[in-house]
Amino acid sequence: MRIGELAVATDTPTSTLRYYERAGLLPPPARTGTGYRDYSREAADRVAFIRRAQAAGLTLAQIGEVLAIRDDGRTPCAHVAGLVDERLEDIDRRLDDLRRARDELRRVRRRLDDLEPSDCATSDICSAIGAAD
Amino acid sequence: MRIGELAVATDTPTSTLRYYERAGLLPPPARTGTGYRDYSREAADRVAFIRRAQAAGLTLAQIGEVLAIRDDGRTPCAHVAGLVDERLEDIDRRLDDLRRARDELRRVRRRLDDLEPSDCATSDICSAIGAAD
DNA sequence: GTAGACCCTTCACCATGGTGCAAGGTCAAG
DNA sequence: CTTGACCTTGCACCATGGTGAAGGGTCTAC
Repeated sequence: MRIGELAVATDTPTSTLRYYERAGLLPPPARTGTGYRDYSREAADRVAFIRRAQAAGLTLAQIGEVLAIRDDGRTPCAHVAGLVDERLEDIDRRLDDLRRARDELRRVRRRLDDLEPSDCATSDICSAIGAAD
Repeated sequence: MRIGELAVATDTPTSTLRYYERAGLLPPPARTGTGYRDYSREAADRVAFIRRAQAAGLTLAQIGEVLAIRDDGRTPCAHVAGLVDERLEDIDRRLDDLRRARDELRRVRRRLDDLEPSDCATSDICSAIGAAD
């Protein structure tokens, strides 16, 4: 299977497949006599796994760890559980950050609605934002 | 006011202040005879504004727009309202994305808990993630 | 034999908000 | 006069997940 076929089979650009190889997610495939990449059938499963794991919210680095454990003949369950927990904590932190930013922006928005243009003109730069709260 | 003093006054590294200038957020200040930046008192207010706006969730590019309008002698209220609305939509989108990723990861996590190590050993790469749902 | 599709490598670039370093100039105190 | 803190510029670099172009080789069909 050449890279273009794998690209079609996995709906992934060839540039991305080469990038995954560079990043250590895909093992260097066999080569034809003239240097073309010649992928095995499992390669497609592997790419599909990468994309599913990505969709689940894991980073490529984390996915690489899982694959490395698998390639090592071990079962990555425990490691995956750790990664997932890590990622869940990370997501919770980011959710908190975003919610805080959203609340602050809503406050700003409300102040904007309450302001008269004349207030705006006299304020320092933007009193809705500049207000210390 | 030299850059080091402004840095202390605004709790912002000098490297960041120079970066803001490069990015067009801070106007190029006056210079002393020997080429040192010589900031006016308003510079500190401006930096403080930038940091508050950043804390509120605006990007530097957006903050730059607001400042440009102000510098133009106009009142940025309406523009700020637009930016804030834009940013609020963006945040809502990201919150949705993160919540979806979190839900998916929680499903994965539950599957991991339910799996026997033997299931794990037979699965393709990681059946908790690999499962099409 | 030639056109067009495919493949190769290497290198550079995108956004974001900065940080760090090198090589030099300046200023104040001792 | 020298030391050390401060300042200048320009350039390179960090993570993240790729994308695109340049300059070439290969394969297939006509």
